[in-house]
Parts: sequence; structure tokens; C-alpha cells
Amino acid sequence: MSNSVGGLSEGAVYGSRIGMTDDSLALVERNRGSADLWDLGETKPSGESLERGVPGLYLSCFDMLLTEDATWLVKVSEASPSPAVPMTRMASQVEPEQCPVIDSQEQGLSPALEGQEEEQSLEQVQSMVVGEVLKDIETACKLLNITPDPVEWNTGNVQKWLLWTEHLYRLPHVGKAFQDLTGKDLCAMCEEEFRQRSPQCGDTLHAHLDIWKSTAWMKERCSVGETKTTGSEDLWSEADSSCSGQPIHLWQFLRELLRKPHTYGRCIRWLNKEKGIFKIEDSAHVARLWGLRKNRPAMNYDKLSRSIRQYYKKGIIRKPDVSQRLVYQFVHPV
DNA sequence: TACGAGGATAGAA
DNA sequence: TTCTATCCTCGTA
Repeated sequence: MSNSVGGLSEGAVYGSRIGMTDDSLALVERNRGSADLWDLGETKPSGESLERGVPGLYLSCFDMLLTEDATWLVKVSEASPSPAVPMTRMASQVEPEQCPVIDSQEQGLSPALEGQEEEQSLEQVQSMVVGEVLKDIETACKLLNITPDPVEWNTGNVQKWLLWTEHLYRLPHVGKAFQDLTGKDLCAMCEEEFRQRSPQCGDTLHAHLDIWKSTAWMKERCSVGETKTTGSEDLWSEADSSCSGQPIHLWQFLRELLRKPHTYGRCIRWLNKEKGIFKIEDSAHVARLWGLRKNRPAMNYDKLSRSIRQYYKKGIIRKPDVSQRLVYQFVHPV
């Protein structure tokens, strides 16, 4: 799968460790570095570099983090009060040039100790990044009701994934070009074949699929206990509960969206989490997501809101005391 | 025009 | 039977 063998940069080494290619790594970081990209909101990064996967044009954060000058990273993680802060957030908040420059020699660290700490910090960062990627894929799995392993996808799942990815990254609709292909077929295709089917975004789709494949590979490794947990231990058990074909209820779906403010904060968000009050910021968007999840292309907010109103009688959702447009309240907030 | 409320009905599980 | 989708009418902001 990995096309990066030999002459690897250290960033690429990381990619190879988790089975990602340079392209997908760059894509992950390009996306992760820009908080909005993994967001389904209307604001999308534009520009050719995004529409087209041009790894050479992109200096990934990984490359910055894992180059020979990785010492700054060690210093950041030492200075960081919370190692649990996701790397993506950390990277977006702490620019390299803003990092405090602390001379390790002044701290009296021996080169050997320093090396050890660097190694530990890199491991830490890897875990955090991978955890974030897993979370995003988990979310997609839940919402689309597909398994995380592309090899297991049927033609319908492939179309769902395509729709999702196109939707998420504002790619042109290319579903027809991949019609009647199963996940297995898709995984067997090289980047060139993707390009042939979709000159506009084949490379991007290939890179995204690569990430999914890598994640499935990692999941498998985790499940046989070959690796440590990624910092999101309940990730897959949680994903499994909704990827197992169990029908999902609308209120559960809304909760899922609300659980991912980083990803869906633009279309739905808590106004008062303690009281269970939330606001649908983008009604059409939420309806589209619900339609995607339920395989109901004709879903709209009119229908979705009718379903929400059915919950009034059941005591699951109600309008808050001070009624506002697009604002609802879970009767039993978690 | 978009949203909100609620009645009615159909279909799937 | 339950849950959801769909269609509908009417009211409100």
C-alpha cells in the first residue's frame, strides 16, 4: 500500500509506521491543520491545492514536526501542561516560531536522555494524531453506517463514502465513475486508476481511501494487541455499536453530532449542554446528514423537524422554556 | 420565506 | 406496535 520506501524523510517514516503513504499523510495534515476542513460547515478552504492532492506543494505539519529539527517539538511537549491536547489543536495553537526556545543543555539533559525524551514525545504525538484521525473516521462510520474497513464495503457503501467525501471536501460528484465497484475493487486500484476515472479529484479520493485503509490496518493491529491504545480507547467499541446495522434514532444521531463540536459545530451546537439545549445552526445541513445516514436523499428540515416534534409526546425532546427558532432541548440531558 | 405545530397516513422492522 | 418518512394545513416571525 505504501509507496514510500527508501529515501524517506522522517515524516514519511511516521507515515510508513502507520501504513500511510506520503500523499495521505500530507492530506491528513493539510486537513487536520485547518480545523474547518474536517468540518461540514459551509466555509471550506478553497483553492487548487485543496481540490487537488498536490503533496509536493504542501509542507505538512508532520514534516515540520518530524524533521531533524524535532527538538522544538520536544520542548513544546515538555512545556505543554496537558499531553492530552490533540496534536492538531496544539499545532494550530502553537506555531514553531512562537515556541519557547529552551536549550536542553541548560537543563542538564544528557544526549542519551534527550534522545529518549524525543522518542517518547514523538510517540506521544503519533498517538494523538492517530487518535484524532480515528475519531474522524469513526464519526463518518457512525453517520454513514459503514464499517471502517473499506475492503468490507459493498457498492452501496462505496457510493456513500464517495458522497460523503465529496460533500466534506467540496469535490465534484464522481459517483458514476466508481459505480458498481465494491470496497475491495476500490482498494485494489492504484492512484493512476483513480485519476483515470476521475481526473479532477481521483488523486484526492485515492489519498482519502488510503487513510481509511491505514486506519483499518491499525485497528486490526490494535485488536490483536500489537500496539498500545491510541488515546481513544472506547473509539471502536463506540463505533461498533452504531456500525452494527442497528437502526439509529434521530435523537441519537443529533447527540452524535453534538458530541463532535469540532466537526459539526457549524451545523449544530450546544447552547446549554447541562440543560440539554442545543441549536441547529444549519438546518439544511443537518437534514442532509440525517438523509445520508438514513439513505433518504429527499430528507429535508421540514421532515426532520416533524420527526423531532414526535419526540415532544415521548418526552425525549422539547422546546426550551424560552422558545427560539431552531432551538430544542433534550428532556434528559446527559 | 423559513420555521413551528400537529393531524393523517404509509411503510419498515 | 413503534418509529420514521412524507404530505398536508395553518399560524407566526
